[in-house]
Amino acid sequence: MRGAGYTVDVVIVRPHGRQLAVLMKHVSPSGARSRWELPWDSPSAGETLDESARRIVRQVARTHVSWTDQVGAFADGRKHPSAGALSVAFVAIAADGALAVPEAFHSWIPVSQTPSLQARQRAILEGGLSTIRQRMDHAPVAFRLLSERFTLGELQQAYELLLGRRLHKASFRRALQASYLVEPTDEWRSEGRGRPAQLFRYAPRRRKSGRRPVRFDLLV
Amino acid sequence: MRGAGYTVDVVIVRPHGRQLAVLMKHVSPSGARSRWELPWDSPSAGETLDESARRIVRQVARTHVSWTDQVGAFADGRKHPSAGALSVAFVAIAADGALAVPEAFHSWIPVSQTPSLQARQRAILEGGLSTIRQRMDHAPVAFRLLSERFTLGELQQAYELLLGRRLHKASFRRALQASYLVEPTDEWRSEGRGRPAQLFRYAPRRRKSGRRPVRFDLLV
DNA sequence: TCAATAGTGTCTGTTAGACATTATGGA
DNA sequence: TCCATAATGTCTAACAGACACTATTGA
Repeated sequence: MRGAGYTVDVVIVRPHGRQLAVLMKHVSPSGARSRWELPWDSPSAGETLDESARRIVRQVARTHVSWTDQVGAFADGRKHPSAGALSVAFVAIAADGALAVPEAFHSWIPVSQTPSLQARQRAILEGGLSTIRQRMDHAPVAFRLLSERFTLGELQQAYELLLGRRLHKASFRRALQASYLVEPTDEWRSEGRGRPAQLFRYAPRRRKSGRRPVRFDLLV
Repeated sequence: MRGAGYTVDVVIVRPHGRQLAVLMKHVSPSGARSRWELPWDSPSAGETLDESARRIVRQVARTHVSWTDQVGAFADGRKHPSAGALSVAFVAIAADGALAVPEAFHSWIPVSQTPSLQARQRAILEGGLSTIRQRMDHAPVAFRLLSERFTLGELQQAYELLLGRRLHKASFRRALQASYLVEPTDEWRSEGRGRPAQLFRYAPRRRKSGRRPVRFDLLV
């Protein structure tokens, strides 16, 4: 590794049925057995960290980045594909609308089936998924998994995907209604049997001023 | 700057009456006008990031660190006291019990009166305070501002300090009761007039299994 | 006695979750 | 017609915030 002396690693996720999938690269070093890596690179001169992360996503996923956030810096001595001691990790969501055909040797792998990674990248992957769950209360992360128009069922599925648990339909819609985040369109979509669903659009109209109560959710 | 090629910067806070105070260093470079900095250093060889942060706190605040957490990596081209392009920021809480007499040229400065900083360190300071507020729901941050034994009034003040807003006494105690985080001792403390307050100890006994409902607190 | 602070009991409005019901299309 | 899914109304338990009250000390 040359240049800046550290790497930028990116956990790129996208929906994959009822699961999340992560973009991983299959590398076959000559004379060694093949292994998998998360996309990473050294930052170019003059680039900010965020710009590096977006560049890596564009190069590797061939799709535009709809959201990124920094996970943090990792330098705890654990192994990394680079020789460097420090990696700055990002998480990114690849838009669903775009046809994300990845670069050669790259595949979308469901999170439950990720192969073994070198220790530092394993920690980065866990950290990235955890960062998504932490941020989604305060940033429109779930909407970034969807196309511009979506049904409320799809939105709920996106939230369930990212949170990793089922939600109650009526409660979900009530809270969404109160938040003034979406706006109905006059389009409807029929999928197979059942009543067609109305399409909505992300259109935040009001600030939620409600103060969160103090919580003592310490995991001890 | 030599060695690792980046710095570790630490936002060290401690209670200061009804406010938070941050530890800052007054530097007077020869031939230039004096200015203030947050404590920072290059990491030593073989140190993890967390170890670097703890070492910096020990050296500069002469007290033990009761809690630290990473804020993130900053490399957006903004100015920093070092020549380096990258800083990894941490936030740390200095224990209240210890008599934290800082190193020469260092002072505890209330957050509302912080002097101007170079742009990257200003961002690091804001980020550190924001990180505290984000983490305190899930980590016993507020307890780290207090001595081992404390009154419920002191605990509530610690929460109000970190959150930056007043809390409702009865609600605070009810939620605390339900969380099984503290344990009464048989000691009482009388301060001036009024009924003496019972002393408590941080002693988490049960996991809060309550799932947080989905929130749509998007700041838009 | 009064002033000041600690600690608690009760009421009320809000809301998450459970459940049931209606609505609307395809097979 | 039956079935599957969308969308919504109602009930209930939990809980946050408001308020008032009791308890216990020093002046």
